[in-house]
Amino acid sequence: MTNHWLMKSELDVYPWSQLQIDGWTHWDGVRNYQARNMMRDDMKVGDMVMFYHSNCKPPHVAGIARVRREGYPDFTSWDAKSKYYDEKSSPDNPRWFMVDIEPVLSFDSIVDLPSMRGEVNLEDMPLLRKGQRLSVQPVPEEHFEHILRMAGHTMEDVE
DNA sequence: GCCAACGTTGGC
DNA sequence: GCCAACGTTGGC
Repeated sequence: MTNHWLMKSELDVYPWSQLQIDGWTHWDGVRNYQARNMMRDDMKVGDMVMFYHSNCKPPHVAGIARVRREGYPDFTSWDAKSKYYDEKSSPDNPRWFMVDIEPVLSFDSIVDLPSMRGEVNLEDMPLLRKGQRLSVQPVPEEHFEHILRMAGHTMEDVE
């Protein structure tokens, strides 16, 4: 059973184009317990991920990625030189977790936030709720598919 | 740049 | 355990 997710990245921190260049990346630096729990417990190899650019105009989904490695400790959390360092995390007792993702499909046309807000079918999508800030969130399959279609694609393009 | 929403921290 | 203060996120 494949699940669907949305992950946010700031455009000027780690953009979709960089993921394409890198081929895959570890999703390090998440320091929120809800998001951590999802990466540690719920995200499985093969799960689909909408790659969302935040902090840009307009914010948008740029493409689809896939989980290639399930939750494992975020090693930047015990690297004193990392900006994500957390003195309470250690290899023996890791506090933060991450997954690895790889790009699957680059959208022909991005799907921006105003467009998503205009869709009745996406009305109850968590992303669109005021004040929600989770950088990792689940996406119901029907929302996932709807956004794919908005981008001019179908589920077949990611299978 | 503003500010609302939310999470975290720490005093009590 | 409460809650005020503070920091961060992220759309606008």
